[in-house]
Amino acid sequence: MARETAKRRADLREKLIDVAEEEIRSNGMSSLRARALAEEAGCAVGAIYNVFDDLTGLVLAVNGRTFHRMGSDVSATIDEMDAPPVDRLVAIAMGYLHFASENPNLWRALFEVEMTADANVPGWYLAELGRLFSIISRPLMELYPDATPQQIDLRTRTLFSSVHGIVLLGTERRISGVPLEQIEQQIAFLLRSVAKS
Amino acid sequence: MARETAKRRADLREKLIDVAEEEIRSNGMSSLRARALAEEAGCAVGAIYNVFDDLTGLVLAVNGRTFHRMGSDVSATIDEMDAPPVDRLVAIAMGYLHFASENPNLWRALFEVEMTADANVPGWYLAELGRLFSIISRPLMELYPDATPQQIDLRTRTLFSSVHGIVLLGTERRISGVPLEQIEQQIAFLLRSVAKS
DNA sequence: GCACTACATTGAACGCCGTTCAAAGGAGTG
DNA sequence: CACTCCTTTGAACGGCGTTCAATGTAGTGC
Repeated sequence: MARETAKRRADLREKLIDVAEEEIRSNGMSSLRARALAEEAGCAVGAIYNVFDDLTGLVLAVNGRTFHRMGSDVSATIDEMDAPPVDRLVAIAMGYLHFASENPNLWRALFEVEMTADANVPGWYLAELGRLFSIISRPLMELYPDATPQQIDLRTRTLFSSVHGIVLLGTERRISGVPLEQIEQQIAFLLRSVAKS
Repeated sequence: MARETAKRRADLREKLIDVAEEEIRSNGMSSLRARALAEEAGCAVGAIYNVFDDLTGLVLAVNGRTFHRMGSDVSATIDEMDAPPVDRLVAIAMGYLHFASENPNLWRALFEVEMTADANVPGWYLAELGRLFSIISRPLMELYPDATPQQIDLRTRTLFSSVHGIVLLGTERRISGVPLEQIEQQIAFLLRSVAKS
């Protein structure tokens, strides 16, 4: 494949990710349409499939951006924060909550594509997840200095999943969820309870 | 509408729910097909729409059964259980976990149809949720005898959402989830931490 | 600069979907 | 038995993701 072609493809790829990202942001992953994307990106429907395996591949590319941005946002909330580990843990969770509430559709798309433990998960996904988990692990290691890395990882997953559950049901306004106004307070309560033990 | 017709419709309704339930149980909600359902139930495609508004309505009917069965199962785990409130709380969560792992597709379908706080949620759904929440609330009231009903409800939602998050990411085998073998232990850890505070 | 080739791009066409509605069928009535 | 009215039917509709024969074009050798 000649250089010219490669550049055209790379440009189209970026353009498609831009368009898909904007569509997901405004209307959610389920309203992505191949024909609409092609028109908006100024290419043929078939061109999408020259650059991505299928629409799921495109969503994955959008998710890559989202996940990275989320990591940066969450990171920023505790950057140079000189506070006890529990407070930093709470701050991280608040960062996660705020990202989810400010980017609801993009955030939900992160979990709407199957990404199981055995399936071939893209490398960048594992890397981003590692980044996020290491942010959570650091305060945990200070809280439990005698814990093994395995124990820290396990606790990281437990706390992440718990907070994720509260954020998920709460921000989706599920009738089983915590009301929006009280999510922060309840997450803080949960994390501080765990930290005390 | 004559009696004969009413009975035929009621029978078809039940038959369709049976067939849909079986399909969701084996292959998940997303593989429901109107034509396949009709063939299996021995009716025309259009007949489905004489009895349900659309396929979502049919899924809702299946969810009604699932939700009720889940409530009974969870209830059963603490029936006549004479144990401290914390232990009962843990038992309830284990009941929830086990129901989810034994009925993964039916359980997931409960959360795959939009059911937001403002939208018209069916009465039976609210009733079933109330039943589930009251099971959780009882031990909580013993743990916090001075808490107001509002505070109990809030805590119920927080704990439910947390456990739900762990169960969701864990049983879906999400790479961010808690490994299956350690979910029980981690849920117990979380609930006992909260109860101590 | 031109002819040729090999690959990239295109969009009509395919197969499948949920849903509809004109037509066929059958139950209730006089 | 005839007539009406409601129920049931399944072909047809519009829309979807994806494909692939046909078209266009970049790169190459002379």
